[in-house]
Amino acid sequence: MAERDYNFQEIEKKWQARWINEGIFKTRQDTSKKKFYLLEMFPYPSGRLHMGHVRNYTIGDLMARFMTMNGHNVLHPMGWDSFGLPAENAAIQNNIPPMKWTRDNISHMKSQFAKLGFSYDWDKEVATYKPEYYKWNQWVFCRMFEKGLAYKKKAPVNWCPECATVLANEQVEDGKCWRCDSEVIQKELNQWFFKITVYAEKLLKGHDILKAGWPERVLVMQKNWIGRSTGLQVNFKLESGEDFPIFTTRPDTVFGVTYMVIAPEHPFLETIAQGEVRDFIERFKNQPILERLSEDKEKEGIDTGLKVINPFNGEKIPLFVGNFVLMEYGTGAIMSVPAHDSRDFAFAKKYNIPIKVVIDNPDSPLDINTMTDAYVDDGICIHSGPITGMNNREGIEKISDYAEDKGIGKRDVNYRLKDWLISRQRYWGCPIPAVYCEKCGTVPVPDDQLPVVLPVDVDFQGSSQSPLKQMDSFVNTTCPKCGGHAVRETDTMDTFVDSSWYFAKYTSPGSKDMFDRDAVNYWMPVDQYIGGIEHAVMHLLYARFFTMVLQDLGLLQCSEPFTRLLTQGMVIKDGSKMSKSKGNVVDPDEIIKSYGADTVRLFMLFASPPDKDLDWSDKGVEGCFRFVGRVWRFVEKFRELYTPEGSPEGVNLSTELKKIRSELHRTIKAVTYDIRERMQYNTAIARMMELTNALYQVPENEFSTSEGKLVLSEIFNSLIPMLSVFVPHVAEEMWESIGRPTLLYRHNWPGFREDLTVKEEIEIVFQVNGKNRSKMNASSSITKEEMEKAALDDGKIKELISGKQVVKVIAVPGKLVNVVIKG
RNA sequence: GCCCAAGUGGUGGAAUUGGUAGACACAAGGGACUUAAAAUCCCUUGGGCUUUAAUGUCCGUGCCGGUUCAAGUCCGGCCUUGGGCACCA
Repeated sequence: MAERDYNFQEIEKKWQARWINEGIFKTRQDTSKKKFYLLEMFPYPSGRLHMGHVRNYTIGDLMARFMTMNGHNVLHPMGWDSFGLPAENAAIQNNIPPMKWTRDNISHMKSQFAKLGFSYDWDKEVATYKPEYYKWNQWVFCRMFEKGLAYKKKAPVNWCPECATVLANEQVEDGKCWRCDSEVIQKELNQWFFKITVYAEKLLKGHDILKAGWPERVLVMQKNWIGRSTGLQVNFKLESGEDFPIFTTRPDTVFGVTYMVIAPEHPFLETIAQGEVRDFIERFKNQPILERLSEDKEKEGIDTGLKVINPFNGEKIPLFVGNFVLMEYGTGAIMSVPAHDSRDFAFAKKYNIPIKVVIDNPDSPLDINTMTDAYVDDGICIHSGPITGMNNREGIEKISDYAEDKGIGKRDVNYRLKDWLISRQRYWGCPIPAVYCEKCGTVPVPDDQLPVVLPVDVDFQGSSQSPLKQMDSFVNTTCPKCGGHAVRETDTMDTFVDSSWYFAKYTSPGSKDMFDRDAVNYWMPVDQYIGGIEHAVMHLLYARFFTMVLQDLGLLQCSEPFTRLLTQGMVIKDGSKMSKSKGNVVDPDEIIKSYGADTVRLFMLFASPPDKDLDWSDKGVEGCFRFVGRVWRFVEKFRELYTPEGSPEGVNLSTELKKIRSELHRTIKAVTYDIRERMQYNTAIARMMELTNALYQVPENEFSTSEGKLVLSEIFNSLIPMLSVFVPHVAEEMWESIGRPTLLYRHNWPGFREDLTVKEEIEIVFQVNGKNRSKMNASSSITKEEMEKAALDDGKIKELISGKQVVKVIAVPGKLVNVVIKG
């Protein structure tokens, strides 16, 4: 038999076709196996797959194949997050209908997926732009409306006066419109919200479930995003007698309040503010929030002339309007204690407001005249009525008790988390199913009239506004309640709504209902979710919220959608993220053409651990290609010696064969551990490279002996199945070439014998005061005592410690001995 | 600015629980094979110092300091880079 060259193009085509023909990726209902739902974040169909996608889906495919080989019943679906801004931009710029643009992109990207050999069950495909999908966005919206979880309120948007249109943050560059370059302003619109704040506590509580399977850092980010803080609501009063409540986390400083600040958009100001104050408010109401909060912008404020009364001491203090106070947080107003808050301190200095120390530094008393910044540490309360003399930590509790007692305040919890604004003044999205009737007000569209279908015959050329607004046939309708004339909501939903429940739809995409009960209960929750770290907060938080809502609606049994999460790093080239503008994009298609999908996949897994950024290198790809070839040639050379049932179990082996067999079992152990426990695929590949290098070191004639053939067979029976999760096509080809008739995809993952993984001889290092000075080879069964004795008997060590006092000897079993000396 | 990460040879990275820093790979250099080239196979490779050379010696994981017999790993303080910051998805 002649040795064949590694022809990856032929091999990959052949096996991709066979996998499809035999339908091996089709999910089967099999209750005899444990289910495993593996999900990768679905892509936005931007047109072409980029390396970030390839990386994400390669990691997913490895896990899907690994879990399948380990006897699990795996659900591994793929779909399209297909509503969004880019489709609309394409329509405006190139006059392509968003629907056509989206469909074309999906079909092209699907062909790219096919070339990579991913194990998706395409029967489970989901696309969010389809009415049969987004109908259920609308249906859930109606349920949430009924429960008061969907509501309308005023909220600012970025507005370009020139284009007369709402801009996404992305479309605002340096405060200017990206198309016409005119100044962007803020404008208040009446918009829809989901009341995610109701679930703040539950979202935090869920961390108890998630901490076993989610990266710590993601949970920390979510926790900080929700931003729970406990404190006191204090009932300040205006001079006029009106209530003026504020929330503070530092009630221990309430006697040091010297002014109050209110948000510019506070409704209270609308009636009273005039003149200069009015101008100030108008100026900052139009300032984009990001800019207003940015620390490099100076904090600005203006005295309203009004006075507020501190209920604790009756002091009258001035009320300012400040651009740094947010209407969304707390009550839209704050108390300011310049002596103990840096921002307040700077503000007080700027506007010449008095500063009053109420917490003293126990080590060195504070002096207002010499203070250059606020004192924010703990200390002793002074000039603070009932808590004077107390430690301020204790003071927080005592003053809260006091306030509740006197009825001038009550303990409260505040969250940084804001309700989810879902209204988008755009076309290519899921229509919000509401109508407005002059008589009946806001009316949700009844279930039997869902879905409210997004019209597709639209004109983008006329105006920059959402085309929906100009479509009389869409806008004009009848009121479901009274039958009179009504107009439809023309806003569409944030695309994050679409991606908040797609994982449940995958379980039964053909269902006429939202999803099939049995299927969703069998598969949910997702056992392993994989996607970019950039989604650590928003997408993952919204999906968790939505799952909780669905659970409360009785539609899902789980409260958390994703049991385990892997956040993969980005693909970098030349120090920055691959992007068109940087001109450092590597096209997956080209690399597949030159090296094959197997090599691309291998490199994606080898170049760095999955959760770290990956540095693209053309040379590195070549190295992976070389490794595949190296295994290929080894198998080609020896495949005739292979016997399918060959096993060296119980056979007397030469030293050389014993050594390589031990190496094999160590490799299987390490690769299995790296994949299953550590999710660190780069080291798993390195292990297999080491084994391959070792195979090349074995004298050829060793394998032609009868025992050698058995060892070789065991090697092939383990190495090729292991490789199949990394380089599935070439692994199948090698498997076939040694005469195995069945597909590797359904083969078992190889096992190993623990006793064979133990090295007979190990190296023990001898240190003196922590520095390596000598070493020896020893049997792996050497005891601690023997190690210590050997170290002290070692010539080199003896020399170094002679005349010195040995303080102690520390032995780490199997590793080293450290002799600590003095003098 | 706020929240979260990361920083190790010429390069990507390894070091699983505080225990031999640099596995594996790339690049570079050398050798074998070849008429030649490619491919392949084999060897060397963190830096400095010093005696023909060694089982020698010192330095070395962003910077400064600390804990420890022992620190890439733990603690405190910085610096730089990246992700997110609510309408990109």
